[in-house]
Amino acid sequence: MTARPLRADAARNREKLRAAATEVFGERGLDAPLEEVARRAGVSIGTLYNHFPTRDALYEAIFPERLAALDRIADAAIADPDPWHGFVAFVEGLFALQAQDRGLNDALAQRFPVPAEVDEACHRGFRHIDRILQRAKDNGDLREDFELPDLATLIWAMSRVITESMDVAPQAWRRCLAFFLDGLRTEAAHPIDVPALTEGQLTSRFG
Amino acid sequence: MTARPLRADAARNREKLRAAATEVFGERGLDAPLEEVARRAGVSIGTLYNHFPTRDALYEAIFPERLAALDRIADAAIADPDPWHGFVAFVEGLFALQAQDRGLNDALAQRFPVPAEVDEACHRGFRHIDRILQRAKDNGDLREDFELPDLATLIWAMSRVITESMDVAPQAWRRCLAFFLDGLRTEAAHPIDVPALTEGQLTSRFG
DNA sequence: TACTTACTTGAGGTCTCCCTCAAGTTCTGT
DNA sequence: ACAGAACTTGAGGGAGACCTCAAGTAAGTA
Repeated sequence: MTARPLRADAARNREKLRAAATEVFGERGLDAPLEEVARRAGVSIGTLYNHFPTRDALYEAIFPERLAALDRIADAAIADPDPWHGFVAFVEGLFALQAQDRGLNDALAQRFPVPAEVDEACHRGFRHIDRILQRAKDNGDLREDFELPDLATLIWAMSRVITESMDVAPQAWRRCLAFFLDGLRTEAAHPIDVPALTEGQLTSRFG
Repeated sequence: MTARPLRADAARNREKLRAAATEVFGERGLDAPLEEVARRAGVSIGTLYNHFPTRDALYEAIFPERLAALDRIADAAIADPDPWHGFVAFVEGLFALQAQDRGLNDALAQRFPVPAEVDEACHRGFRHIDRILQRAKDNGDLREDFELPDLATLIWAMSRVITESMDVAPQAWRRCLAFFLDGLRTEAAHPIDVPALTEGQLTSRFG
C-alpha cells in the first residue's frame, strides 16, 4: 500500500509538472493541451503521462489547493458580522478567484467533466455555502427564493462574463455582478414562477 | 459583375447546404464541423467548399434570417405601450431565440469571431435596442445606469446559462433572468462604481 | 445526339492533439 | 564503481478536422 518514495529526480519532475499545469490551466483553461504543460515543465510528454496517466489525475493534483482558497473565503463570509456583506464578499471573492484562474473558472462552471474527487470537494464547499445564504436570508437581506442551485447558475453566468471581458476590462464582471446582486435583495424581489434547478438536474449534465 | 444564374443542380445543392448548416449550427454551435454540414446536406465536402469557400461565407448565408427574427422582437418591444413590459419581452424573446439556436447563441455572445457583415447587423440591431432601453428609463422603470454595453454582458451571462441548462431544464434560464431583471428596476438600484464597457472594449476582443 | 462547360467527388495532404512503448539514461544501494 | 531498478525520452500511430485538386459526371445548348 505505502508506495515507496519517489526517486529524487522523479519527485522533482512531478513537482515541475504540477507547477506547469497550474500555470497553463490557469492561463488557457482546462482544455489546454497537455503537451504545452510538458513543454513548460521542461519535460517530455512521456514523463507527463508517466506521472499523471490521465488529464483528471492532473486536475486532481491541482485543485485541492485552489479549492482551499475558496474555503477560506467562505469561512470569512460566515464570520462576517453583517450577513449580507458576508454574502456579497463571498461571491465577489469567488468570482475574483475565477477571474484569476481560467482553469478554476472552467471547473466551477463545469465546462468540462471534472473528476469525481474535485466534484465532491465542490459539493462540500456548496453545503458550506448554504449557511452563508441562510444567514443572509434570516437577517432579512437576501430574498427567500434564492436557493443554492441559483448560485450555480450565477456561477455559469459570471464565468462567461469573466472569460469574455477579462482581457479587455478585468473588472467588468464586477459591474454585471452588481446588477445581479441588486436583484437578490429582499426588497427587490418579485415573484418568480420558474422553479430552481434540482440537485439531480445540476449533476446529471454529464454521463 | 452580374454572375450568370447557377445551374439547376448547383442551386439545389446550395440550398440543401444552407438548410443543413442552419440545422447543424443550431444544434451544435458555430464550431460544428463542416463535414457534418456536408454529410447532412447529402453532398460531398468538396461541394460545400465550392459554394462556401470559408466558414464565414456559411455564417453569412444563415444569419440574416435569424437576425430578422430578432428585429421583429425588437419592433414589438418598441410598440409595447408599457415600456418596462416591452423591455422585458425583448430580453425574454432574445434569450428564447438563443435557447432555440446554439449557433445564434454563439454569434450573439461572440464566442467566435463572426464575419463583418453579421457583426454589423448586430450593431444595427443594437442601436435599435437603445430606444427600448431609453423608453424604459424615461418612464422611470429601468435604472438609469443600465447602458447598452451592459446588455452585451447580460447576453454573455445568459448565453452560458442557456447552454449549460438547456438539455436538462430548458426553461431554467428564465429564472436566472428574473433575478437579474429584479436588479434592473429603478427602485432596486444601488450605485455601482465600475464603469460600463466602452464600445471599443466591446469590439476589440478580436484582432 | 453530341459537345462544352459547370459542377461534384472523395482520396489525400496538413495540422493539432491524443497516448504508447522500446530504447536509452540516471539514480541509488551495495 | 557497478548492477539493476527507476525513470525519461521522443518517434510514431491514431483520431478528427481542415482544405485542395485532378479526375469524373451531369446540365444546358445547338
